[in-house]
Amino acid sequence: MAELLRVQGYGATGVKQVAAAAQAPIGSIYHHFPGGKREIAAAVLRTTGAAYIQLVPLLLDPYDDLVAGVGAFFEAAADDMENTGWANMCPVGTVTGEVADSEPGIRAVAAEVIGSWVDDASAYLVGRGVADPDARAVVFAMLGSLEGAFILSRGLRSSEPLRAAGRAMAAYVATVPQGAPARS
Amino acid sequence: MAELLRVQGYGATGVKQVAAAAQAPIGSIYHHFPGGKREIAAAVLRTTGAAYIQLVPLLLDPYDDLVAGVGAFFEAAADDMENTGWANMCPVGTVTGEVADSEPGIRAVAAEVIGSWVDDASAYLVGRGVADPDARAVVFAMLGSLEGAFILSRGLRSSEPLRAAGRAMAAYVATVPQGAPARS
DNA sequence: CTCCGAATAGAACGATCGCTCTAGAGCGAT
DNA sequence: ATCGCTCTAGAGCGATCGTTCTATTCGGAG
Repeated sequence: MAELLRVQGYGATGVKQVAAAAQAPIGSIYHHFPGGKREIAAAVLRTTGAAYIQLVPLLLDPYDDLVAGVGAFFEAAADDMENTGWANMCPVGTVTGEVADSEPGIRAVAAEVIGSWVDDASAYLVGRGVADPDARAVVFAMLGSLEGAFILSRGLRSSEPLRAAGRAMAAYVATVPQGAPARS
Repeated sequence: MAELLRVQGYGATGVKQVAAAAQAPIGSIYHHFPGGKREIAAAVLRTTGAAYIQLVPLLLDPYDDLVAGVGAFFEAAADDMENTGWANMCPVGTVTGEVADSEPGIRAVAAEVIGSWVDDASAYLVGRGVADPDARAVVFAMLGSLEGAFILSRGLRSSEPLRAAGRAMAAYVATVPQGAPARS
């Protein structure tokens, strides 16, 4: 279950717990996911990965100014964290940090998901006038900054890291050369 | 043991394992750390926190130009990760992300450590001419960017996120107003 | 030398976890 | 009606983990 993995992490969520949350017996879980916990986690990462990438155009399209959009993106994340009591926001980041060195299969899936995020998001930025090699670097910087700020904010129970990251990334994006947006 | 917690995380390192690494029996571990695994982790976080903060002046002092120093800081981290085979670099970030929502005591210690990092590092930046409220935001942005890039680089087995983060933070730091460095 | 707290030493316990195994319910095809 | 297959259902297994317990050794004070 995506929600459990997101708020609890990989190690802390048991398969009995996801069975209970899904109102399904353990046998059914293992029937549909013969690969066990690893396969469940991989499926969750893939589906949440596909869902989260849609947030990028959704949150950025309303802003003609990309710099303002980036700032608003981080502010929205900060507000969400405050309102949920500092709940974990991104299962991909948490799970990656947790099992990157102990679960090679899950790490590979996480790498897939992150890679597709970077591809899609940088294509979006190119569509908004950012030059191609720059776009990829911008996405890496923003994604890293976001994931890191999530951790700091959860640890400190404060939105200050997230908001500082947003201002920093907005200032950074303002420095990268930006042509006219491609027509849609 | 600091090294084990850094490369393996909190959940994945057992106290029997740290006993073996310390060449001490389990009884001795629990004699010196009656609080058990939690107390051991707290001690590790505090000591590594105190050690890591010293890296800031150590790595930044050689650079008269703060922007160049920031870039070199991230490049050094990227080189380290490559040379160690993408080993985890910062136990504080990993442990925080892992247990922030399940171990309140450890989370509090991590918050202490991160808070002292921010205090010390922003004091250093003020000493180098960054205005006071800006300095704190810069430190939060850099620390978050660093921790997030660690996760991405470990997941992707690539230093690209770390190097992109370094270029982004250098560009950002270049935009914050900077007075003359205070005399030392 | 005697004594006593500190530290060492590791066997053993209870809990938990991922997973397997067996049993049966549901259901379309023949 | 009967077969065969998918899916449900959960008890139970083996392994592992953090922790506790008892026994023993060490070393300085009296």
